Amino acid sequence: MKTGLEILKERNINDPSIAGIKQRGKVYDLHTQIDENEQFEFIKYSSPDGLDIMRHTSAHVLAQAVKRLFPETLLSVGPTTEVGFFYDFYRPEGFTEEDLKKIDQEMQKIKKENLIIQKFVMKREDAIRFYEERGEKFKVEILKDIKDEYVSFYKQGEFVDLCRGPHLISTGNVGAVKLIGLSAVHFKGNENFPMLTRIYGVAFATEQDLENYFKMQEELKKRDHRKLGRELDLFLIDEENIGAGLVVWLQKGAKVRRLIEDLWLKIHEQNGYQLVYTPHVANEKLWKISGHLELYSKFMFPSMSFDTKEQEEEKDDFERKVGYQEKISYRLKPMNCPFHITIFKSKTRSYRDLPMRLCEFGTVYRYEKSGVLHGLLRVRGFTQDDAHIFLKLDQLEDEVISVIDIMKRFLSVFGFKDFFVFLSTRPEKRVGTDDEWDFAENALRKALDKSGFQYSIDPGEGVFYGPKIDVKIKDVLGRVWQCSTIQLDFNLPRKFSAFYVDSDNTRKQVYIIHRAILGSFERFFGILIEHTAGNLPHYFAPTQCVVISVKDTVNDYAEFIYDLLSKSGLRVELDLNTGQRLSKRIRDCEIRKIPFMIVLGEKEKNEKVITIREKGKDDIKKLSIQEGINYLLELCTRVSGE
RNA sequence: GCCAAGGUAGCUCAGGCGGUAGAGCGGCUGCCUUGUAAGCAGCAGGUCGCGGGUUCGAAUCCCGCCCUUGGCUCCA
Repeated sequence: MKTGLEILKERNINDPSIAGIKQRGKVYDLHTQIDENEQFEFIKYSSPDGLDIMRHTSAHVLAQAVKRLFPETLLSVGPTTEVGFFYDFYRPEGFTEEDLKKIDQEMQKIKKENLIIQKFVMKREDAIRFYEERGEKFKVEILKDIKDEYVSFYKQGEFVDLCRGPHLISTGNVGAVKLIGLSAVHFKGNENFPMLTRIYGVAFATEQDLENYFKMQEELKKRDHRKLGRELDLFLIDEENIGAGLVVWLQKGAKVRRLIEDLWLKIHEQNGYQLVYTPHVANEKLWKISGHLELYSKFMFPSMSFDTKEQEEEKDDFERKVGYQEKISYRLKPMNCPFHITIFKSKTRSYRDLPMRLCEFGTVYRYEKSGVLHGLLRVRGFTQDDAHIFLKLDQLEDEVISVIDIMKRFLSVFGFKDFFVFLSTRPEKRVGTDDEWDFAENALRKALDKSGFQYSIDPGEGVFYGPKIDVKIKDVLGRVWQCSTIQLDFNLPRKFSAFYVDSDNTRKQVYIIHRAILGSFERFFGILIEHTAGNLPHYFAPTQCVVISVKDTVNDYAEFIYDLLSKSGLRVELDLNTGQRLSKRIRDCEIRKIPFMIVLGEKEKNEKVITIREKGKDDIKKLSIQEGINYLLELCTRVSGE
């Protein structure tokens, strides 16, 4: 058994780019002994594993800097993240941004000091004593959770930390590091433990990589749907007077939504779905039956009641005459299912009616904590592209295949082609019989196999009322978003006693699939805006082209062309604002992300042609009027993937 | 909810250790009749998030509240 350092010395290798060793798929640092007779490879500093080692050491450098500047601070833990690392500290007064700057500087200093890092082990009981003497109560807590007899420590200069590793051999090998933020966390994530301050940093192999990271952050900012939503007049959120998390769709945004809804409805009607509308509020009785009041009330807006005692005295004569017999409470709906079940139950249903597919643009309200609200992506009022399918269990597989097919077809229209599919199976606490779960899980699995999707199984991650399939989409920046979900429900049909009459003339319990393709229009719109950076597919652009008249003398021709385009079905605007330079008006269209600009002047008027400038492109097409219209129609009315 | 940073004109932001509130963009008006990403000039636009306190005087200092942004999954 030898350490990596010893092996390197033995072989006379002096390569500063080596960060560790990989053997049997496990990563070891150069301080740790391995069996040198078994196959192993050196890990380069720039590889993902090497980076992880470096980030781990960065966390120690952070802790060392904090200890130097604020010696009274107690240490907790400091793992790595996807782009860097963090360390949790106990310091009741917390840290400020100013402190962060100082800590950052101290970290750079520690890097320069090029401190040798050493590893040593200690008996667990000794380690506990070691930390008890120093008052490091969190370290003591951590040690108490460890079962091993011996624990390892890493030492760099005056700084010593209990740590599993792996670590670099010197602080000088730490790469490009920068602290990026603070956050409050509870020790062990448990609210009963005291509050710690988590300091975040990013760390990369080179300054260039670090720069690229910040450039990427800039790119994200540019695509931020909240910024684009304002600039392109798509939506607004007025936290003060309307309410946080409540979305107002402006004219342009509403146009896009209508286009999405229309296409959605067309596809769904082609596949046997029937549209319904249901109220935004319902008597609390409904939510009592469904069980939402019991299990979901922390997300529900508080109840609206009439006929409370105070109001009794305030009633005027008319109100007394009309009379409130009893206290009636209403709730804003957090889900649409109880309404759809009520529709199902409103008549006796035959097996011949199944599967019965009810769909709705169902606007629901959920009281999310203020801290989690985020633009369109996390809101308190949103419209689901919801549907409930009432069926017999033996129809499940075919139905799921159909839903997957609709999903694939519809999402590809927006350019989403990469899907990540997850099948979640029975959890510990659940309703429904084992036979039902067996059958349902199997049917979902078979449906997925037939759909040709690669999928992974999340054992035990199903909802208590049934197994589910979740689908995530990947956007152009590689970010993954959960949108579609298909959930089987064993619970609600029981709660509502929802039956159908089977061919043998007996009543049988119906089964329900909850499903959404987009999830919610708000959230999906936000994802779409960021995915396209505001350049929506031409089909969905609120304004597809602007006809620009170069000067007053050709306004008649511009109006003539505008009429033609408009009547041919394009969404077109007319710009006769000849008070402005042409280049300014082109620029305005570019900023508004208008797909096509039709620039008309004397030349076009005389030659009876139109010139088309495509957004973001310099080439200008000169076409006859009819050719031009055909060209625009071809690009603006076709739906990709349809 | 918790930690940090914020909230000043429609938007982006400056100012501020207490003494009449600023710029750019946008808007309006006028001039220029304009050829493919910002022509020129003038004007309008603000309870400085809300409430309270200190003060002769608060956008500025203090307290409380509301809202926003970034975090709060990563576990020696």
